[in-house]
Amino acid sequence: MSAAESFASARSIGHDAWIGAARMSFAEGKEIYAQDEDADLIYRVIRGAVRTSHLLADGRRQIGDFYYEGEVFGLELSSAHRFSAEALTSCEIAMIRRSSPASGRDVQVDRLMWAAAGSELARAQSHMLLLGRTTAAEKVARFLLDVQARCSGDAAILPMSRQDMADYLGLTIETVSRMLSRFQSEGLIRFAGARRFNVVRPTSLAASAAF
Amino acid sequence: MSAAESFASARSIGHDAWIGAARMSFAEGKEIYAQDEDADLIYRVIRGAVRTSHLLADGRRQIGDFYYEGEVFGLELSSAHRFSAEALTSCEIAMIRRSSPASGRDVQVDRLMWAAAGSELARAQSHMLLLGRTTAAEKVARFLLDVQARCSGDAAILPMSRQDMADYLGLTIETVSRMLSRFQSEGLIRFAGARRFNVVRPTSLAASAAF
DNA sequence: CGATCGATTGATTCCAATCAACGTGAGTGG
DNA sequence: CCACTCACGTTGATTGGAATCAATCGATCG
Repeated sequence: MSAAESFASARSIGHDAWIGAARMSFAEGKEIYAQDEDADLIYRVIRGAVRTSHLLADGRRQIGDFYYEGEVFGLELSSAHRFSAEALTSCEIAMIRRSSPASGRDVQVDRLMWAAAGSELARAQSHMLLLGRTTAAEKVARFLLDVQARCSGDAAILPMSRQDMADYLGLTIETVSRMLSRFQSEGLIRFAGARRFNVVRPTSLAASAAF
Repeated sequence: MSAAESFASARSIGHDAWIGAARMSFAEGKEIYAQDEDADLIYRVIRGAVRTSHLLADGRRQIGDFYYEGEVFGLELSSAHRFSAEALTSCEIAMIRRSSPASGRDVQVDRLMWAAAGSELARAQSHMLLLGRTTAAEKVARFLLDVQARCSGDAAILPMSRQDMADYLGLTIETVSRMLSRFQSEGLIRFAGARRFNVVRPTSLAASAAF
């Protein structure tokens, strides 16, 4: 199963469980849940975008993932969150209480949790492959393709800062910026402002991603 | 939940489900299941050690994880395996068929699968943090501490080759070797052969791991 | 005893981090 | 409206650490 398929299933399976779920709005930058906080809710992005991140003792930060409209996050299958979640943009979040695993009480929620768990695992595995053994150019190219694949409009939007991208990819902001400039100068992509871009030559960009 | 706790729960929860499960032996280097193969079994290491790996189109390889006695692997919550599994040493593996998710049919197996899923997710997230934002020294130090924590005897054993370690950490064999030599020359560890070591100064080694 | 594979060590290169400066755009207040 | 600020982003110069290229060592096996 590709990451994209996994996201799709997380969107569709157990959809009914979200009907009538509690909703909350978060302003840009606000924390949705904290690292080490109890994890007894699961969340779904109704509108906006979310990042999960893990802060190390020395101040370094690893971004877990980015979540867009319709995607489910916050399921970590352990008692406490290893990552915190913050609103990248102003956003609206639905949340439901997770039933105890495999209790069989609420089949709807159980199915949702399995789909979410599968999605999370697929994401983490893809992310591992990305972080593990690639050059900066490959990382950035793959990231751009991923973002573009999940954007519906004619232009892809980057709801996150360069620092977020860097922390996601295990690079510095300078390197991310250089790669973006390089791809643009090579005519692979075109930016309209810092957070809005089009992929001009998808095949060449995919070749840079080299998977 | 730490990675260690997660491993522990994977060992204990749903233990009964493994009683009477089918068993197979694999010689060193043999494949247990292949990348892209259907994933309808889950596995448990009875004796020996296993690695999971993902081969990229250009021949690069990412090691998913290493599994020791009592640990469960092969659960990926998708229809096909994204990683293959190989026997690191001669080993004995128990395997059971996974019930369809949250079917409620076999509570024992369901519970086991939840525990395994949680364990896998925790592993993947830890691995992400390791790969993402650390120096070669930090990676190797942390790896040694992880291995030692899971070894019962007085000396820790490395069932995998330097190449396996390198592919796990996203480094080259030369760099791994250099770090090991450095730690030994600094008196943090002592090797007895290439695959057997003791941690002499755990605190200093943990300081090198810097988490 | 070679032969062979895995591991170590050394020399050099190269890519990304770091250090530093500059640009840009949104918001603020005079 | 414009000057100012401030955060974010880009670009440039230099450094440093890991990869690469290359040679040697060591252990296991026929």
